[in-house]
Amino acid sequence: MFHRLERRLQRVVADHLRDCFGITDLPVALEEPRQKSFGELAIPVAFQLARRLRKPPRAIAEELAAQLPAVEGIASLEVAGGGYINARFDRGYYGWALLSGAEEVVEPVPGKVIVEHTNINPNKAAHIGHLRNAVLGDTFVRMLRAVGRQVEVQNYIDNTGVQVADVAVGFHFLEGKSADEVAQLATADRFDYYCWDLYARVSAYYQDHPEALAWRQQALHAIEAGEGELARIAQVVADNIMLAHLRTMRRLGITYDVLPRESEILKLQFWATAFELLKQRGAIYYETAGKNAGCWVMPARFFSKGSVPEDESKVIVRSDGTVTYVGKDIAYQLWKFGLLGKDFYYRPLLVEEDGHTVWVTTDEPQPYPAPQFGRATEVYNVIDSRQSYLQDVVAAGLRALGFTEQAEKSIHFAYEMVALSPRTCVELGIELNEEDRHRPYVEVSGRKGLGVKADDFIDKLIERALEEVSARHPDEPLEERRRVATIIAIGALRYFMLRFTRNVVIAFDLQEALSFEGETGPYVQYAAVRARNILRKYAEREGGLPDFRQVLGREAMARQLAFEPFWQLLLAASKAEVAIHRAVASGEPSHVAKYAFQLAQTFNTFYHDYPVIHEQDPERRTFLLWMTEYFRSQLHRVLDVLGIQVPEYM
RNA sequence: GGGCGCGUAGCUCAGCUGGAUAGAGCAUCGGCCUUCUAAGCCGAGGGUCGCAGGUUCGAAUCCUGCCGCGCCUGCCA
Repeated sequence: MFHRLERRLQRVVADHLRDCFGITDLPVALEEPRQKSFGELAIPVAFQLARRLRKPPRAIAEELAAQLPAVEGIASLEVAGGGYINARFDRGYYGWALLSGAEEVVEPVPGKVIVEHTNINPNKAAHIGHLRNAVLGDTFVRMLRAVGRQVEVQNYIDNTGVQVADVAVGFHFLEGKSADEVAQLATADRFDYYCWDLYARVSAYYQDHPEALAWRQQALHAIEAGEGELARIAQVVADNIMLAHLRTMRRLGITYDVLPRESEILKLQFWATAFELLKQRGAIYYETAGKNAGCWVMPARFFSKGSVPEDESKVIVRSDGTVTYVGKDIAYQLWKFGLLGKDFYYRPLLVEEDGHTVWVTTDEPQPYPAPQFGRATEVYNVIDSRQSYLQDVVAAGLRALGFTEQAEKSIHFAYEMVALSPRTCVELGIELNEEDRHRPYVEVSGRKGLGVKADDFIDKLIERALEEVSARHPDEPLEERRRVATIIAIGALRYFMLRFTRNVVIAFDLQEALSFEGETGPYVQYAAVRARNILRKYAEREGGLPDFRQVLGREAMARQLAFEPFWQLLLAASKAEVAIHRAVASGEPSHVAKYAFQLAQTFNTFYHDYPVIHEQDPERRTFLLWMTEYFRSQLHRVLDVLGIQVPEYM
C-alpha cells in the first residue's frame, strides 16, 4: 500500500510538471522525511526546479503545494524547510486499505530470468563459502519471484573439470581403487568428506611430486574421451558428490529447476558450435607466436577496461586442443539466451517433498516431458567477485558475436568471499603465522583442505540451537525440540549470510555466527513467534479471532491511528513491499534482511509497549489484535523471501 | 603496471537515484521478568564518515589526486 501511494503521488507530480511547466525529463524522486513528524513522503522536486525556473526552491514549493490536485489517500501537502513538500497520508484510508486486503496484487512481469547459482565443483564437500553463493542466489530468486518475475534456477555442474579429475587421480593412483570400489564407497555416509580429504592429499602430492601432474592430464583426457577407468571413477565421484551437494542445500531450503552439466556441453557439441561462431566473427584467432603460441585466444581489447598490452589476450582453446572454462561458459551463456540453436536433453533427477522436480541434462533423447528450459531475457550469474575477469571475458564473447543486448543482460551477480577470522582459525586448529594472526581475516583454501565444511557448520548451529531450546522447553519431546532447533539454526545461518552487502568480505567468526542475539535470524523469528502466540492465546480464550473487517471500520481505523505511536508502527510494518522492490532494484538481498530486522524491532517495541490481550477498551483491543495479525503476516512475508521459516515456539 | 572492491563508533557493519540533527548490532556501564515467552525491552557513553582538493543552494554519498588494505591480472575454475 505504501508502495502504491508513493507511485500515485509520483505520477500526480510528474503529470503536473508536464502540464503546467512542460517538463518531462525530470525524474520525480520521493523521499521519506528524516523526521517522522514531517509526514510520510517528502517531495524535494522544488530543489531540482530551482535552477531551471530561476526561483528560490521555497517559493516553487509553495506554488506547487497549492496547485497540485487532490490525491486519493493523501490528506495534506505542506511546505517545510528550504523547499520540501511533505505529504501526509489519510490514516483512516490507509489503515482500512490494509485491513480490507486492498494490497497490490503482484502483476507478472514479462520475460524469463535465469539465475545460476551454487555451481560447486562436484569433487568434495561444500564449505561455508559455497553457502554464501547458494543463499545469496536462492534469496535473490525469492525476491524476484516476490515482485512477479518468472525465474528459472540453474546449478551448473562442472563434472569434467580439473577438480573432479584430481579426485579421480587420488582414487586411482594414490589409493589404487577401481571404479566399482569407489562406487561402493560412495554409498557410505559422508562420501563428500572422504573426497574432501583425498583432494587435499592429491594437492599436497602434486606439490611434492610435480611430475605427478601428468596423471591429471591423463585423467582429463580420459574424462573428455569418456573412456577408461579414470573416466568411470570421475563419473562416480561427480554424480555422487552432486547429490551430496543437493542434500546439503536442501537443508537450507534451496533447490533448483535444472542442472546443466558440462559433460553435455561437450558431448552435444555446444562448444563446437560456439567455437565456429567465435571464429567466424573474428572474436578469437589462432596465435602463432609468443607465450600463447598454438592457442585460440581472445584479444584483450574485447574485454579489458583499462589500457592493456596486446599480448594480454585470454586463452580460449589450449594448445592441446582442449577448451577452457571460459569457452564452455560462452557456449552455455549463448544457450541460456536461446542463441545457440541447440538444446540439451533432460531427465528428472529427483522430486522434492513439495512435488518440485529437479531436472538434469543428458546427451540422449528422453521420453520425459520436460519444461522449456533456457531462452531467458535476463541472466544472473551468481559467482564470486574473484572471477570477474573471467566473467568479463564471457560477456565480451557475447558482444563480439553481435549479441550486445544479451551481453548487457548477462549480469555477473558478484559477491566477496567468505574468509575466517583469526580467532576461528585457531579454534579450528589452523596454524597461523604472526602476520595472519593480526589480519582482520584469513583466506582459507578448499584445496588445502582448510575451511569449514557446510554440513559441519550446520550441525554445529543445530547443536547450539538445541541447547537453547532445551533450556527453555525441557518438557517438549526431543524430536520436537530438534525440529525447532533446526529451523532456528537455518534461520541464523541464512540471515548471517545475508546481513552483509555483497561486496564486503565476510570474516567468518564462529562465535559471532553461532550467536542468536541482536541482529540475527532468530531475533526476527522470535518476533514472529511472539506475534503468533498472542493471536493463539486470544483465540484460545475467546474461541477465535474477531472478523476484523466487520468490527473495525474506516472510522475506527482513523480513531486508533490518530494516536501517533500506532500510526508509526503500522506505517513501518506496511513498507515490506517497498523494501523488497528496492532490494530487487539495487540487487542487494541484504536490504531485505535489514528490513526484516527493523520490522522485528518495531514489533518488539509494540509488544513491549502495548499489551494486547489485557487491553480494556474493546475497539482498541480489536485494533491491537489486528495490528498483531498484520505484523505477523508481514514478518512471515519477508522471512519467506529470506527463505527463513518460523518455528512453533522458541 | 592495469582492473575491481573496501576504508564510517572499541569491534562487525547499514546508510537507497546527492538532501533537513550520521544509524544498527556486538562489546562496556546502568535499569526492567507475580501482566501476551527476557533469544526481549529501556537508558548511557562512544564518530574530524582514510587524507586533500573540486562540483553544488547542499557531499559519508558525485569527480580528481594521494595514502592504506584485499582480490584478480594462469594453456586452474
